[in-house]
Amino acid sequence: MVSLKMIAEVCGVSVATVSKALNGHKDVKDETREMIRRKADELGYMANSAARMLKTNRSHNLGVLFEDQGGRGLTHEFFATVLEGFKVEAASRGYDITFISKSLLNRSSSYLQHCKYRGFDGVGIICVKFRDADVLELVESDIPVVTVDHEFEGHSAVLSDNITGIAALVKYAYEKGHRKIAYIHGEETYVTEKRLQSFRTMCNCLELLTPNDYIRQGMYYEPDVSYRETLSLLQLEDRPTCIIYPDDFSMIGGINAVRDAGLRFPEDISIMGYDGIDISQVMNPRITTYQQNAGALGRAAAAKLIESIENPESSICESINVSGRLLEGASVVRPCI
Amino acid sequence: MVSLKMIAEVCGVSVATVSKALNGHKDVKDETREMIRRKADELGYMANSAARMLKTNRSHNLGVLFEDQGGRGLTHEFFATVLEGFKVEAASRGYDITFISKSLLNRSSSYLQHCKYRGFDGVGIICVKFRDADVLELVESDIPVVTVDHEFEGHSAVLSDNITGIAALVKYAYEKGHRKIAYIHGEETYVTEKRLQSFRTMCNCLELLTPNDYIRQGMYYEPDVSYRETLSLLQLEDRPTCIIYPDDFSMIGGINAVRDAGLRFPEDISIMGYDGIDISQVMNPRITTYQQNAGALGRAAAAKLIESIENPESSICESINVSGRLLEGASVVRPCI
DNA sequence: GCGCCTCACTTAAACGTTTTCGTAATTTAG
DNA sequence: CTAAATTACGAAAACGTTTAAGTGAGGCGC
Repeated sequence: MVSLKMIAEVCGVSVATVSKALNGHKDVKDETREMIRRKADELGYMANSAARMLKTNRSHNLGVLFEDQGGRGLTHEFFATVLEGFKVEAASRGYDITFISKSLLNRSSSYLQHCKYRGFDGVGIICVKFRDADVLELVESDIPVVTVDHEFEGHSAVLSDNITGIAALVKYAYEKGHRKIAYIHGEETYVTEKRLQSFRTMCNCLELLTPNDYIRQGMYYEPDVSYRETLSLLQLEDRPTCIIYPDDFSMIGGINAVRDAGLRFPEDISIMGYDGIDISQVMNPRITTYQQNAGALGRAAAAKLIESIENPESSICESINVSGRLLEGASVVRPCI
Repeated sequence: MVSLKMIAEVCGVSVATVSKALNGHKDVKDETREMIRRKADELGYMANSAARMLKTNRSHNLGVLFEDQGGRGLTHEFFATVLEGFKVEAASRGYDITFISKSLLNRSSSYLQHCKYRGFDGVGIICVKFRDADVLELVESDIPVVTVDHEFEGHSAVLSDNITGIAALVKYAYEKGHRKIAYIHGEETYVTEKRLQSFRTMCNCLELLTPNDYIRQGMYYEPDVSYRETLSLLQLEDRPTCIIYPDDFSMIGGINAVRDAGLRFPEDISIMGYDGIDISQVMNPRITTYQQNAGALGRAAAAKLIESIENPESSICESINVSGRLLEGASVVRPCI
């Protein structure tokens, strides 16, 4: 391993001068700097991040909290896309990213311990159980943190426009003539709360009746649950003409349920998803859904995090909204009655 | 930041003793060790990986080469699943994982430079252009490397059973009565080569005619290309009765082409995918495909890599085969003629 | 000629560990 | 009872950086 010391010996200068030359400090003569840089290249020198980190207390490495939710983890297209955006933006700004886990050197540890050990400059919280005590401990520490699709008091967040999204879907169905719209929502989370609130508001606003039966607890990315809830909805005396699902993937279960119930889709019942993942746009008929700008969410999160790391005092704490757009497919048709 | 030094002062012992106590060395009296550990916990001590790394030349951190292929990156379900397996296995063995990129501290660098800078103990090469000069440079360095679905001379690899996979698909179609089977394959890669070779071998073996027209160059994960090639295949005078696609996702384009050509699927033409990703099993009709065990590939890669790191001399260089299985759907039916 | 800058470089300490070697005290062997 | 071995600890160097402080040489104004 070639170090500053070796370069110094070869060049006949001190280690300090080599360090300054390579870091572009001003108090090194131009020709000396060039000579040192040339030699460093020749020797194949590469700095040692550990030594630098030890000295400067900066790692240029971001931790990412991304935990396997219900066995899906990285396979979840929406979150994977967010992470991809985060990764790309971080790389373009000179930061690496490392996953944070609860295991450290074969023993279990808290997220915070993991972060302290690795010396992350900041943490992006993308996909995790936000109520987990270990997450709270991390958030309450003095490590810069940015969350995606969740707000913590005193920390910046990047949020998808859940309110606008659901409102757009309801409005779209309404304009297509639907007056009986059901909503199968996901588990109780920050996101679900916003969407549900928006659903109710929009229904009130449009003077739609929303019997309790029309609002069902489903699960994100679980087609089977959507299947069951859909069958149940279809058996109601006054059944809905349109159903909104937690997301595009779990929606598939709904479509299967409709067909298994002997109904035609979309002629007999209209359907809408959420997310706008690839599958929704290659299905036949194409699905009407609200596409979240997942990549932008990730990029914005990384950008905000890095900004707050590099300008600790001037950087303001804020919630950034990233808007998506309605993708119009052919899954919603004018109801018969 | 609480360091060994502080603990030493509080406990009235030397730094060396504290280090040894916390690392479980034998030359520390039991009661001293307990006392030191207790104090360390009380003070909220957490080791500093940078210092440890500097001293020991071990990071307990693995680099992962996972580059955005054609704009998909992490969104590619197969690779995402491999990565998830890699991540889980690494974590369970006490290793973190960090993405390797070509940008380092805002300047561009080679993969190898990145690895040297971060001091990775080893590298998993999962999704990348294997012919890239920077990849070769990394592989030829003295950093332990394990590849997924590609073999490099002198390095361990974890391989999906591409030969068995394609053979199983061809055989399945044959047994269903198909004698004219076309194969739209992906770009020229190690994997494609194996599959093509297996396709030809199997066809010969079964005495199937495979005119050049039946073997088409397509692209992985590109439904549009599959669409075009499928239309072209359907216009042949003696058209195939069954088509195998590069993967389940690009296959969707094929299905659309069949329908747009006025044919019925699967009645008029049978179709098979590859990978066994989620979408293939929720579609109607379900797709007959060969499911790769992506999670196992990732886990095996991490396990092998860590083994070769921890036992540099006893660990043997090998190619590990991970087998998948045929998923029988309803996309292949007995041909009319 | 004197004081004062500036320039270009060096010295040396420090970051938090690990580990080798040394040593004093205690135990064991003969 | 002496010598050797063992036990439990400490001193110090080292890993590769960064950076504050110091130094000597040369140039400048007056």
